[in-house]
Order: sequence, then C-alpha cells, then structure tokens
Amino acid sequence: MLRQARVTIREVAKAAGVSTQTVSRVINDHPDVASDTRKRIQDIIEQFGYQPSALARSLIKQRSYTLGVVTAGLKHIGPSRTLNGITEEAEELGYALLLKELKSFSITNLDPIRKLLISSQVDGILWAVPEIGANRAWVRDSLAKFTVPMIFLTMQVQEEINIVSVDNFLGGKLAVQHLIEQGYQHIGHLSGPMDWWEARQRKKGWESALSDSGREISDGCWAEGNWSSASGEKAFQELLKSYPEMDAVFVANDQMSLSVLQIACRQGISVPDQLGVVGFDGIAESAYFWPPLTTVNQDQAALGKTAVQELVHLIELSRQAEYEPVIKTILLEPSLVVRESSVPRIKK
Amino acid sequence: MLRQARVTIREVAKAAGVSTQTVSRVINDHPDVASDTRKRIQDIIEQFGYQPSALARSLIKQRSYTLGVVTAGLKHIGPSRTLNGITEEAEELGYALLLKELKSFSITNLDPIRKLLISSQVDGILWAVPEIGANRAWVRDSLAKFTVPMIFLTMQVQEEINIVSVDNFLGGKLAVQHLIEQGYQHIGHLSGPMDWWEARQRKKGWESALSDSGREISDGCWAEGNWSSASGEKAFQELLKSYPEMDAVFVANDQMSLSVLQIACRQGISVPDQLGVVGFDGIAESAYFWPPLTTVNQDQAALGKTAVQELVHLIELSRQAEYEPVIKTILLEPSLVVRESSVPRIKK
DNA sequence: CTGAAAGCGCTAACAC
DNA sequence: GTGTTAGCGCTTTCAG
Repeated sequence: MLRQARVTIREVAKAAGVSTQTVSRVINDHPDVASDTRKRIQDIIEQFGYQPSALARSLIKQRSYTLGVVTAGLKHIGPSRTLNGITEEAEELGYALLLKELKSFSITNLDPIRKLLISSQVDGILWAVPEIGANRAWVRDSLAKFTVPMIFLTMQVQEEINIVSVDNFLGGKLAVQHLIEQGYQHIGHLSGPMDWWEARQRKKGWESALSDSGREISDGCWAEGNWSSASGEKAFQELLKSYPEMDAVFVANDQMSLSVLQIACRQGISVPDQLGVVGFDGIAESAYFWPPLTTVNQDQAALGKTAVQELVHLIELSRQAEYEPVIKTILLEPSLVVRESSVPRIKK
Repeated sequence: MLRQARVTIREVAKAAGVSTQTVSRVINDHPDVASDTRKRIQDIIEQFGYQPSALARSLIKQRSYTLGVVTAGLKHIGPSRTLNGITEEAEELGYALLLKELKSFSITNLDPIRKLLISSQVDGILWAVPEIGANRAWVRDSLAKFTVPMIFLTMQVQEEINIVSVDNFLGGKLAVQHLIEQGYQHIGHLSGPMDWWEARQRKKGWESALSDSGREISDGCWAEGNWSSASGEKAFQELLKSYPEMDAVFVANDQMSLSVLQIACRQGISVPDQLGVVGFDGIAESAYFWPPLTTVNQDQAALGKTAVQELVHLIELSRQAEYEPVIKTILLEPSLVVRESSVPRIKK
C-alpha cells in the first residue's frame, strides 16, 4: 500500500480549470464566485478528499488557532479534570490544543517549553500547573519573553498576571464552618504539602473559620500530608496523638480522607458520631466511601473552561489595533456537599 | 505594553550582515560555517530572542514532528493515565502533541476530526478511545482516508490495523484463578457495560477460569454495571439476590469494588472471610479501601508509552523509500496485586 | 467574477 | 564558506 500523497490546492485548481485563488475563495466561503464554478470546485474537492493545510494558512495569517497547554501530573485526577474542561471549551471556540506535560511540578528552566510553544506559533498559552514552592519565580523575569497572551491557573494573585483559580481559602472556610455548625468542638486539620499554594489556602480557611468562632489554634491541631492516601494515613496517626481531644477533622483532599475513614473504621472510632470528617475535591468515589464523605466540591472542569474563555478573549483583544492590556483575576467558588461523614446522628 | 513582534530569520541575517541561508545553517548545526561567523550569528540570535518558526519548517519538510492524539473521557482516571504515558514518551522522542478529546465515546462522524488532524499535518495519529459498541465501524471504510500512520488503543484485534492493548482477558482470568486458589467456591462477576470491549474481555476471562476449573456458569452469577460506583451499588444488590450462595466476586473495576466493599460493610458481610473481592485497574486509592483491595493492575501509562513508540516507529518506516507496511498487535500483560480483600483469614 | 504576482518564514539545491 | 534562486501551500492585493 502506497500512502496517498497530500492533495494541494494547485491540483484541485488544475482539475477544475481555474486558478488557485478561485479555489481559495471557495474553501473560505468568499461570495465572489459564480455558483456553477463553485459547485464544480466543491465536487472536485470532495472527490479528491482535498484538505487545506492549516500550516500554510497559519503561516500567512500569523495565527494558528491553537492554544498551548502546559500541565503536570496528569496521572492525578485533578489535573485531568481541568484538562477535560480545557479541551471542551477549546473545541467549542474552535481552537486546537498543543499539549505539554511537565515531568515535574517544579520546573525551573522553561526555555525549552517556551521555545516549543512559540516556535509552534500558538496564539496563547494556558499555564495549568499549580503553584508550588518557587515554581512561579520565573514569571517576574521571563514573562516578557512570551510573545503571546497567557493565563495562569491555580496561583496566588499577583500583579501583571492573568489568573484563574478556585477559591481554596473559601473552600476551607466552608468546610470548617459546617463542622462548627454541626456542633463539633475540636476541629483538627490534615493539610496538603505546605509548599503547595492550594494547601496553604485551605489551611488558612480552616484557621480563619476557627478564629472567627473564637477558638484557639495550636501546632498540635494539624498535621501535614502530601495528598496521597498513604501520607494521609501517617499524618492522621500523628494527629490522633497530638490532638487527642479532636472530634472533627478537615482533610485537605478526598484521597487522604479515605485513609482517615479507614483508620477510624479500624480503630473503632465512629464517624460521624465520634469524629466528623470533611474532605476536599469532590471526587466521584467520595459518595461511596464509608460513611459517604462530606466534601468541598471544586469544579475543575469549569476552571479549565473559564481559563480558555479568558485566554481566547485576551487573544482577540491583543489582535486589535488599539490594544490595551487588561489584567484580570477570576476566583471560582467551591461548594460544600454534605453527606453522612460530618452529620452526627446524636445531636451535639 | 506593545506585544513584541516575532523576529524572523531575515532580520537576524540582516543584523549579522549575512544571508538567511547562513543563519539557517547555524540554527540547524550545519558544519560549513566559519566559526567567527557562527559566533556572531549566535550572539544576535540570543540578543534578539530569535526562535525559528516550526510552522515554516514543517511546511518545507512536510513533517511536523507532531502526533495527533484522539482521546475521550479525560475526567476518568483511566484515559488520563494513558495520556500521561503518551506525553512522557512523546517528549522523550521529540514529538509534540495535538490533543483532541471526543465529546462522547461513541462518535460516528469523524470527518471533522480527520480534517483537523490532517490539516494540521500531524505525522501520525494515536486513537486512544476504547472500543465501545460500533465506534470502530468506520475503520473498515474510512481508514484509507487517513494519510498518515495510525495506532489504535484498546480494541479487538483486527486485520490491517495496528493495535496496542492491555490483555483484559488475561486480567480477568488471573483474578478468578486467584480466587479459586484461595478456596472460594462460588465466584460471581460484576461486569462493566457489555458494549465495552474491555468489559466483555474481562468477563470472558472470568468465564474461562471458571470453566477451566470445571464450574458451571449461569446467568444469575453475574450482573452488569457501568463502571461507576453508583452502578456498582445497584448491580451488586441484584447479584446478592440472584446468586445467594456467592462467596467471592470479581468486579470489573475498582470504583465498583468500592461500592461492593461499602455494601458488604453495611450489611455485615465480612470481607474477605464471607466474601472475597477482586477489582480491576489498580487505582492508587484501592490500597486504602477497607479492607485493602486485591486488584488486577493495568499499567495504562505503559500502554500510552508503547503506543507512542510504535507509532513513531511506523512513521520512520513510512518515510523510507521502500516502504513495506507492517501490521502489528501488541498485548500488554496486567498483573495481580494481592491485598486483604481476597485472602480469607480462616483457610477454606 | 477571475487571475497574476508577491510573499508568509524557512530550507534544498546549486553556484561561486 | 557563503550567497542566489526557487518553492513548501496558501492568501493578499490588485488588475482585468
């Protein structure tokens, strides 16, 4: 089998007995073509299976209708849900996606990535890697090197940068306020890794809700995990020791909550009666934990969608002659999903 | 802020006082350039932040070093794990990725997708959508329309098609053989949706292991779910009624296994002593279910990696003058991870 | 309504 | 070693 060669506009034009411009007019829906000419050309296009080269077109138009997406940790469900939202909205708005997954969340040398994206002529870039440690340090120095609009996901608000994030602080606060309302007195926290911005925000939400209700916070009241169920197991064991009076815990994600429930089950601690538990993320399985988990639901698909909308908006703006850059921050609100793990059957 | 315009090879050439050809030689590491000329040009490139256009290059070379990836269901962990493997290996082999997520698993009209991919000049296509219902029916008729090499993931072996899959039949067999070895007598099955190829294969593995050991299979011995925890709950309830003597169950994925464990816990059925449970997939959380879940681990990242390797290999082959197409099928072997849910404490 | 010429940014093939 | 010419597949501009 010889692989069929690509059909060019020239061959179509030749077969139709017209110039390439006329074919070009047909494929771009320009009005000034005689209807019989148009018909004839369309037939030949169909027959030849002709497909215009987006490459050649992009070269001329200086526009690729492609977005560069930089992500990391796709094997985790969070980043994938975000990517899912990104693909849907990009499709909707007619953009293709050039995907780049970083090997590590914390990358310092981004020259290779910038080169890849810029040389591919993407019209805009979506930086869908969460802020961790100093992995945003480059922004201050290198942002100017990026010659196309950019949107950053999931990071601390900063000047000069377009950001779309879920309000993790609010999420933490909602979780803890709910536990307080349910009558729990001693609410601990099992946090994510403190170099993650999201983990810090959730913890601040916990602190804020506690201090709003006039409660004390001491170091023994919380322990740090790394998001994994394994780390959750270890951290929760510590927490049980350092905070024995604890009767509720706000856990920074659902995976770690799973471990908490497992340990409680093993040790005969009744959830929710002896221990209230609230997780974070709203993964599908959380409804089938035992007991079903109350959790702060964050709509990561919506995060991705919103980011694409904003980016495309920025691209449109930046193409206009009188281009006046606008910097914007968007915070999406998470919502609490109340299930059995945080509602004591015996009213406190 | 005026966005910086793109620097072209011409501007670099002009600034260096050479022809564009010489600059081209420098950026492509051709030997025939005087070392001082080279140095001068490199300095200017650095200073201007010049980045060659991959677009223009692809247009000439008729090769984009980009793979088209068609996926679906990224919000589920399986497809994401596969994509993760794809991105890693593509990076390794120097290919960029153009990502397209189908809105639905079952898509009939793939002209838009073909057009997108072909017009973008991808060098090859990875069809990473699982086989469901008739969503492969188009292959017979339309495969020839695709002018680049293609690899299909996760589908029934077929002539003329390059396929990379996990051996789901083997996985099912491993699971059930293990349960038999553990002394369980009445092994039911909670399947995935029967229009999915993977679900059918796993079920066949179950049947095969049972009949190998001389056991009967009747319709009451299995029930059908749709992969979700919710469906697993329902199907398992049915199964408990239709197959009351059941003392073990092979569940087609880990999400549904979670429901099975939850229901068992609620109804006071002891796992693993009264009921052995084996899942499928090997999601990270399964080690933290209660009890920890025995499961058939499939390495979906390896699936993606292998597919990329094969595809790139095909691309290389197809570029050679004496191109002789080879059709190949690769089956990856899953492995059993034994945990507490399938090992009775009281030997049977 | 249609075509000829020029050129997007780059490289292949050849000349000097 | 380096420059010139032509052209990848398409669109823009302008002439007819």
